[in-house]
Amino acid sequence: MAESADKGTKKARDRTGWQAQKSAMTRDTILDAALDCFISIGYASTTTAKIADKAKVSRGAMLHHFPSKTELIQAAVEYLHGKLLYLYAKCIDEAIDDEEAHSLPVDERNRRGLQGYWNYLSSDLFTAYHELCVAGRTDPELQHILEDSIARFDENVAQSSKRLFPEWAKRGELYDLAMDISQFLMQGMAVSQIVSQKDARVNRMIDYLSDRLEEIFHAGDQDAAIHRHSSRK
Amino acid sequence: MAESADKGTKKARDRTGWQAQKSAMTRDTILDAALDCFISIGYASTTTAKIADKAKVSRGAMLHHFPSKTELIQAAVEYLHGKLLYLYAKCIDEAIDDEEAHSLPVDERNRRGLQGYWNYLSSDLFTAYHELCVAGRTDPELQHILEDSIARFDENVAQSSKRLFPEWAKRGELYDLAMDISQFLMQGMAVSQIVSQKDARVNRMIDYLSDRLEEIFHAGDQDAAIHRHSSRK
DNA sequence: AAAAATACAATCAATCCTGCTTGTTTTTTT
DNA sequence: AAAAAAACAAGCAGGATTGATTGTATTTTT
Repeated sequence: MAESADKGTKKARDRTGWQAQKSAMTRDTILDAALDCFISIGYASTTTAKIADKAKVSRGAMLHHFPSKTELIQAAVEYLHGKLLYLYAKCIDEAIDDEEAHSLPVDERNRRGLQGYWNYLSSDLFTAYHELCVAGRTDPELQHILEDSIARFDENVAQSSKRLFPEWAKRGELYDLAMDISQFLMQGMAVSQIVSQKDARVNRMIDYLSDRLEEIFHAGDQDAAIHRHSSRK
Repeated sequence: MAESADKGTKKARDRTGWQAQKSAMTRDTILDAALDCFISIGYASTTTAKIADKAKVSRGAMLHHFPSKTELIQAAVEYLHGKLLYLYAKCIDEAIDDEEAHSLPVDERNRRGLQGYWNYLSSDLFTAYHELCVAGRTDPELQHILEDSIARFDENVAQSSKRLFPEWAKRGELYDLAMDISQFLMQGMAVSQIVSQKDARVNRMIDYLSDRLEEIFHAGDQDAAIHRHSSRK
């Protein structure tokens, strides 16, 4: 308490020198290689040696940056977390935030939002995420690492959804229902795609879901027919 | 062509003796242990040694029945295939095939069918199946083993659905749409459950989906408003 | 410029997994 | 009853993976 912030000369290194930058670079190279491995060979077959190979660094170098496999995985999860957040924002923005952003009818914006969400779910990064979730089911340590990341991601998605679709945010239960059906259905499709491709069905499904969301909110305008879904004994 | 069915004494063994029965018993014990391992520790961590341990047979005995790991996995997939078919039939039957089977209104039968399907998807056996599918994404050999089993299972499910819900079967495109939305949504929920439990949302979702299916087929009775989903540009 | 810290390289020991080989017991055939 | 075949047991070799150790070059501090 009297040493760390005292003078900053003896212990606190620069963190801006060449070495620090070089270090951060190889760090990211290694983490990118780790995600690559999750995608191309799966989490289970990903060994530290293969990551080092793909990153083209020596095992010694990697062990310097990440003293144990656990710490590497931990860092990779955090790294993936950041990339997923970025990709999600990018997919949604590209879908609904172009020149004609606010001039579009709300239903068309919803439909585009769904398409953007689908683009996100179809990405390699989401595949890597799913790979980690499945592995986490039977790996308590990985599960613990993921928990935090998942919670923060979900919260962030919920927030950004409310920001992008302000007209939904005020609907309380209706909003929750719409989010659940969208997420479950879309993720179900995404996982099915992982096993076997069926693009035609996917497009039809997005159309259908789009119409149902429209219906949910328009119906909510006048009556409460939907309420039996949220409070049916 | 002149030796196998010739006399049956020299080569063709009995296949009914004690040994054959005992052999089949330990075979099933081993396969059950394999499925147990997929569920409890995941496909990736399942080694032949662990299977032998769980089955309480020596590694030598196992190698006698299954000369290689590949052949064991192949047999386990086939074994799981049979168990899944049986469980699916059981879940659906228990849900809609009780005393009041045909006296129920069609919508209520649909709802019960969904609940039965959900029970099936929540089972350990389905978890094992999902585990295999995910592993198959990055394991060409496993993928090849699974392909056949998946195709046969899907076909069987489609057939039994048509048998149990004859009033759907005549709807062509509507039937496909209803099947797709049901499968995608329900499987999406099942996979989400694997990661984290959220039972409340699941029940609400089943209610909602049940109503949508009802709507799909009742709407299909009179007009063709639904057709834009199956042939929208 | 000397000292200390950092970045990186290479090798080694311990463990685990798979499949092969050799040996024993039990059942079936002749 | 003797021979053959099947069921089962146990140990071993080769390969892979992880983490530790030891050594080297470069950069930063004093």
